[in-house]
Amino acid sequence: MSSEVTVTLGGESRVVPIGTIVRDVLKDVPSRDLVAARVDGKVVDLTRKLDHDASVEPILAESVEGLDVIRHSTAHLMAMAVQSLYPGTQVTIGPVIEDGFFYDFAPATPFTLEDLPKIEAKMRELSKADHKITRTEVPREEAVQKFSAMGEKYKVEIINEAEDPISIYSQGDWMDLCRGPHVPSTRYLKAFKLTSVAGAYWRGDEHNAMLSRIYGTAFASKEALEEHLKLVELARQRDHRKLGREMGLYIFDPISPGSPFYLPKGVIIFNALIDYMRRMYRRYGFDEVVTPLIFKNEMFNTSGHWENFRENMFLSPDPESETHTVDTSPEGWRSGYGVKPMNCPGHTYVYRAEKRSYRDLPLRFAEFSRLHRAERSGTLHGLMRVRAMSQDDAHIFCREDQIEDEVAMNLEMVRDVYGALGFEGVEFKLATMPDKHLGTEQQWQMAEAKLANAIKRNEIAFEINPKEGAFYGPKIEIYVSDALKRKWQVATIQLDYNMPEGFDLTYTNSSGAEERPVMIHRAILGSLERFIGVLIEHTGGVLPLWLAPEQVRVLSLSEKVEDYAKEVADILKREGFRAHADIRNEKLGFKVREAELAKVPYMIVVGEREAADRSVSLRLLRGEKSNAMPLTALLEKLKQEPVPA
RNA sequence: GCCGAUGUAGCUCAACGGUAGAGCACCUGAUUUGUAAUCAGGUGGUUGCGAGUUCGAUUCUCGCCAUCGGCUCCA
Repeated sequence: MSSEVTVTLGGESRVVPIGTIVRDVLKDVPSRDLVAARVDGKVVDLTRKLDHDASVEPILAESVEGLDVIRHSTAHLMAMAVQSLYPGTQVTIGPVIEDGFFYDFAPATPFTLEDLPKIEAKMRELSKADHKITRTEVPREEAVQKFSAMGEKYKVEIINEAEDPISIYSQGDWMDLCRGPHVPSTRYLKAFKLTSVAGAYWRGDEHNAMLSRIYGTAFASKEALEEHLKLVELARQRDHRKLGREMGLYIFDPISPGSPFYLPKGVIIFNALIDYMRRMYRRYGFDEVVTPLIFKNEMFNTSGHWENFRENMFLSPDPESETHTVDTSPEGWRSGYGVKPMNCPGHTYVYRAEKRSYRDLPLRFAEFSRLHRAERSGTLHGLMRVRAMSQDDAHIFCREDQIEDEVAMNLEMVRDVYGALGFEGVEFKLATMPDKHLGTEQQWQMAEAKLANAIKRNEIAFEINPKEGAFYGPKIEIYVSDALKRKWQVATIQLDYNMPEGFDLTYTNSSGAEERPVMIHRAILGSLERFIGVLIEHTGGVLPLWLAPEQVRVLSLSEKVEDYAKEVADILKREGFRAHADIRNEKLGFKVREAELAKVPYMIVVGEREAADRSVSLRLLRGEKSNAMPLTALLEKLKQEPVPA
């Protein structure tokens, strides 16, 4: 064995003694920027010894990988601080997440917000102490012994399942089981902030113990941290719950938790989206239907909802029953009614309304009815997770050989709609066979392949979401993010072989035999509630003209032009625009301010000059533009504003 | 549902064991206004609901409801 290794760095090779540590071959990089290194493509500690020929690249603090290392090390620093402040607290896991990190602890009593400043102060102290961070690899038994002796039963559980080698990172008198890598010493960690506390189940399973989680974030510099905190604050300003109230779109009231009350202005957005989807439906060949809201539970038993979804359903006794009670037992479907949480089972009755031929297919039934789901109270979140919602829901009944085309067509719709509404960063996932599933593995593979092909036909990038399909079939999930970067699923396209079976749906094929259609569940906007929430946050409430609740506000300068202001508003209304005249006895600046806050896209100022020659002075939202024009020119301009589909 | 926090006027927030206060909004009056707040006066609260401790509770304790941040679940 040679006593030297060849190191390739920045395209140049050189020979160093075997066992040289990575940091020494990166001597030219300023130490405060250097947090880790990439050796043969793998991120490792700077103290890693080189034992074979390798390519080496520095990882700087500001890089994506560098930031991850810093955050991971900061999570460790926090754990060290916590265990020094609260002896007896067990550690579990502390990963890096988008924009920060968290660490889950098992403390004697859960942490509260008040603990955070104390922990932060301790972290700063430990950071200043400049504890060197060192990695050691130990045999599994030794690791188990060590952590057992410390009473760290969660760590022992992890060690027993971890892959070799088992590595331990130490800083000062504290250590943690960890894969690494980490920064060389705690003094590298100086720009951090603990942000929140939360309960979290061990391994994410609600049957397990509830741990106490602390969230935090860390950056390469204090400036970057400040910048991030500022952005978070700005995002808060765009929260749809805040904007919805300010703009008078919708409210919530404890009298019906999780169910929005749309105010007149909110309904305009709601209906504009539905109108838009109806135009799309005409183009793409969907037929709208309206089915009942309440069904005998018998139907939900057939569809599988009674077994799989009744905990999330609002149930009602049969009003004519003597007991007036709801039987929620597995056999309870034999009596009573349920409020539909989904449209699908109802649509099977529309399908069955006639004898169907292979020539009829595909049949595409769309419905905007309100759906109710008894979501657990802790999950409710503004418009993003509600108990009452409308979806741009549709169920496509088609032949096996039509699946791919149908899915591809719906994906095209997804792209049309999200493109028209200016959404970027839409993510696609293919959710595959879950452990608990109906049908054979072969059927699933075929179904998944059909979905994947349809996605590829649209040249859309997608990820696999393993085992997250519905029990009856795989699905394509489409996600967008809210202002605070939380991802929400909006659109979905799901294959279903189960429900046609359950409701015994058939069509007559070309040779006169009965065959089973396939059902595709799909929604493009998803729930209108969630979509509106996301839309408000994406736009900050500044909606395109066709969606703006109030499109034009005519601001009069004084009483003398009151009549002209009203006349202008009336003309605009007759032309089909949502226009109002603000003839209140207020100064122009005041009216402009209010129109700006209400996010009215067109502000029209009329004074005596305008009234004299029947012109208007236009101001666009955020003071973008301001100029005078004849009234007819304004109408022309308004009519040229884009309307999708 | 679980963990933590919060709940005061329509909204945003103050007070804190001793009979609740501001700004905005709303109403009235004055002002007749040129592109993000004209001035003055006034109305408005069983301090989320229900118990308990106390001479006295908005304040302390408990239960419930709702909301916020997460977990779980999901459009």
